[in-house]
Amino acid sequence: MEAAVLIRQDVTAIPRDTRTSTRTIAVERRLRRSEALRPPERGDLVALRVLEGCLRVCHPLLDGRRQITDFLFPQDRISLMEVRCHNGSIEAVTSARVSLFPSDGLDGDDGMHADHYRARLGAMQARLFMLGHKNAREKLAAFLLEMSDRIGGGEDTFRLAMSRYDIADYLCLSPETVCRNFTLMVSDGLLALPDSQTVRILHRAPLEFIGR
Amino acid sequence: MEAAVLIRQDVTAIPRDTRTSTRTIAVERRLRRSEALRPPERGDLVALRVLEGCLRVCHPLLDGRRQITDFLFPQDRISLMEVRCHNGSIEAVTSARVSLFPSDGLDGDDGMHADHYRARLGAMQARLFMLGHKNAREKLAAFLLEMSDRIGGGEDTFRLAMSRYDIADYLCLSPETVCRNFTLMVSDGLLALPDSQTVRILHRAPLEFIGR
DNA sequence: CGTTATCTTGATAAGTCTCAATGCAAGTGG
DNA sequence: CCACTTGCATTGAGACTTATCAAGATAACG
Repeated sequence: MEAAVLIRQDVTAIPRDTRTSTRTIAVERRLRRSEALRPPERGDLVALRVLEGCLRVCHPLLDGRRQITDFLFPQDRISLMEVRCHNGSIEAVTSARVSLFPSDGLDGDDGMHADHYRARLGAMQARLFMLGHKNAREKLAAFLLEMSDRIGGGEDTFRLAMSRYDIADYLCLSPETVCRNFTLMVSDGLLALPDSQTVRILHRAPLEFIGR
Repeated sequence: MEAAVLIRQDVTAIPRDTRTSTRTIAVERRLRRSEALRPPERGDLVALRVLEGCLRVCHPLLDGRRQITDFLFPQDRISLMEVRCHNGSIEAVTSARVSLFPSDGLDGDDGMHADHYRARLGAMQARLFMLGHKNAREKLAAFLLEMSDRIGGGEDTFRLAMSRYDIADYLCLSPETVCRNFTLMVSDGLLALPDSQTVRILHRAPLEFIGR
């Protein structure tokens, strides 16, 4: 039992300095049905799987900035309850197709099981280590290696769906710092950037050394 | 079915510049029985509850530093599997008494349920926001408020069990920065430090404003 | 009472953010 | 079709925060 949904990019123009999204998930209003803190009822949409495209999980901060806690690519699953519990939203980075899974009515059900939670905890733990002790160069190296795996299936050349601003909010850096470190890596010969969205990893080993 | 264990401080002197623990949990070797990645077998110790004292959850980093992901106080529970999965260890900050819970043999069982995982994810999410976007002063304010709740039950005066080094590794700062910000808060009249371990919050409202 | 670890403070260096300006590409309306 | 707008990417200059290195102060302990 699942519903396939097409999510299109929304061109709602939101002032840039708020650092909020310029493209809002069109289906977001539908998902809000399950945002309340009440236990989900039978039929509430409680989980999402990406079929196509790229999404981001955003959390607004008190100072008006935002944090992106994850990007979602095809085959990735996420619990909408988990996102909603932390005041988050799911937004479309590109147009995307997703499957939405309704609750089977069990209390607290979001279609996720202990293994999935353990995996999520592991991913967050890794992000904790990264945010705590990596500098900008190391964060970017780790990010590119992660994207190489998740977008390109480990290929050296892949296309980043997200903007420098998205990357900055994911790595907790300013977009300028992200940009400067892209430039540095290119001039160090680690990367090539045929265009600003396309990344080619030229020397994976040193990149792994930096990003580990 | 549970085993109560007394954990004493171990005085293994480890050179300070490694930033590793100076007090190692004596029972640690016993806990390693359940560290393997195999599913726990009936009788393996898979969860811990603190009865008395203070523990820390430590994770060594590749550069030799460590990250403390949590402090544990009486009534806190933790999954040993979760700790072990991330190469972590549990160490005694003070002498402590804990209960250890054996697995009932269910696959992947650590005595924790979905609600508990959700709570853990929430706590980590909060830490993520903190590490990403708070400066040293804000981190320390948030830390003190957290400790006031967890140690002192919300009282304004409480005693920190952990050293400045522990606090630094928890907040991902240098101990010097932690120290300086203690001093600053005292000279700003927010805090009093009768001795370096005892904290008295003099003005909670501004502290909450900073730490939020 | 010396030894040791911890806490504190200072000086300096390094890294990152902020503010500002420019370039570029895509879309819009006349 | 072309000026115009808009958002994103890039680069520079300066300020600010934090880490690092160093040294002194304090407290705990044998």
